[in-house]
Amino acid sequence: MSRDDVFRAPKGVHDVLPPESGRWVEIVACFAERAARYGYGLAITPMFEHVEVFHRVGEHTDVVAKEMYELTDKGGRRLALRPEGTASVVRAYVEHRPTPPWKVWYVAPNFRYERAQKGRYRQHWQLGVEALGVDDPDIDVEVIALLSGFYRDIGLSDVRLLLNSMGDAESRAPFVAALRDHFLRHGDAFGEDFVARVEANPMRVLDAKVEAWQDVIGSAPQLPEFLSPDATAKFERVQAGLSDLGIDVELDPRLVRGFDYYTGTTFEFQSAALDAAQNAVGGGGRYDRLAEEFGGPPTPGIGFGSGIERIVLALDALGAPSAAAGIEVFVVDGLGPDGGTTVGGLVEALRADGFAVDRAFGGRSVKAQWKAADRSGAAVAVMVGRDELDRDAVAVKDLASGEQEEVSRTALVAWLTARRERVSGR
RNA sequence: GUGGCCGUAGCUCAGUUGGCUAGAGCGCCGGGUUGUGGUCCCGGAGGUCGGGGGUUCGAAACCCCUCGGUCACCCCA
Repeated sequence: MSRDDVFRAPKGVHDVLPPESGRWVEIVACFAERAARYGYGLAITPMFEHVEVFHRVGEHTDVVAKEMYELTDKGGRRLALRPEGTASVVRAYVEHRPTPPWKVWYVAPNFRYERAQKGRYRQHWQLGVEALGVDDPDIDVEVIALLSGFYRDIGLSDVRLLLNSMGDAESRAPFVAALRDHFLRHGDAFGEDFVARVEANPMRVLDAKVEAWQDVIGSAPQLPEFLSPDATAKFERVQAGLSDLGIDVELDPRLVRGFDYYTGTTFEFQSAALDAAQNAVGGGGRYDRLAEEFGGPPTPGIGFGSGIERIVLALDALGAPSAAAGIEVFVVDGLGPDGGTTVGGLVEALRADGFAVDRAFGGRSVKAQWKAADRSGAAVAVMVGRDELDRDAVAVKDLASGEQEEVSRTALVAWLTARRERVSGR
């Protein structure tokens, strides 16, 4: 199997191939359709940017500080593979200055150099949206509703939504100060790792899993107590909007998420079908200062990213059926080498008429072709044989029931169409 | 980056305290059916036992290194 002289994918990355990729097609198509219905256009941004773009997203986050794939190109430019989706989109916004509101969606790979395990890879794909230029809680609700409905549509039934507000700049500064003070006062026995995290960003400690820290974390100041009247009002408006839409929410004052740029609303969807260590299937929040930090005009923004690999894992764990698009018709060549292009012509004609059609290649025996027809998953086999050809007809066989009949060549499309409608009508 | 577990045909695995040409099921290919699959029968292909080094008369098995997977931590989708 894995011999040394065979090329293999690098550590931590993987191929997505049929039939599994059928689920990916379904997921992306569902998301694209939904995003369009909400008025979001597709944004395709480069897979790499100047490293500074990502550094601005958060010097102190692990994703940027130690997990980035950095490279220098032949022109001496310092570049980095995109570790997350928002930075590139915001960079595109400040570069092109579209008229706000600017609502875009994307499907794109992210790259992070980290130890791989199930549900966590060095390249992973995210679906996401970003909405820039709107400072209105109603768009927070819209963005969350878009994602929530997407999970519902693709059958991810067991997700729960965690919601928090990181507050605006005015309310965040005193909170961070109070938090740092609290942790340094009560956690001095926890060692340098603890202290380093507190000093880099005390909020990073809030969602830590270290058992010994939990008491001190539990008694820490809570962000909602520090929210300004304006931030509180917006947060309440978001909750009311979600409630009106029937979207259940769990408030989680410790939800801080991985990036430093968040302000105001933050949220995360977790799936009970996934192991606790990687149970987040999607998350995001508001980032009202980011465009400005990128050199653009002050522009509020909100968005989310959702990991396709984790969506797939969760759907698999739930046993959700995958609607992998298969073949409808398999054409068996009963003419052999004397048949010329007859069979190829029929296959192309059926495809032109909108049927999903496959055939065997390489002059295989008729028996082998029937076997291939069976394995293809096609509902119907069409055989082009010498006897039928003399009558300008073909043999059609229902592969499930085994019933076979002869149909004239001119009536074949009508026969297949009628059968398809009969089946889908049930 | 730290630690635990794992690595035998395409897949799932067996291989008794180190000892014959390394096996099974499924899958694949061919035949039984000079033009009919899914059942059945017969046959075949496919493995330097992840790779390298060491111990030994002898290693799939024991030791070291390495690559990969997996799980936990860190962190995150």
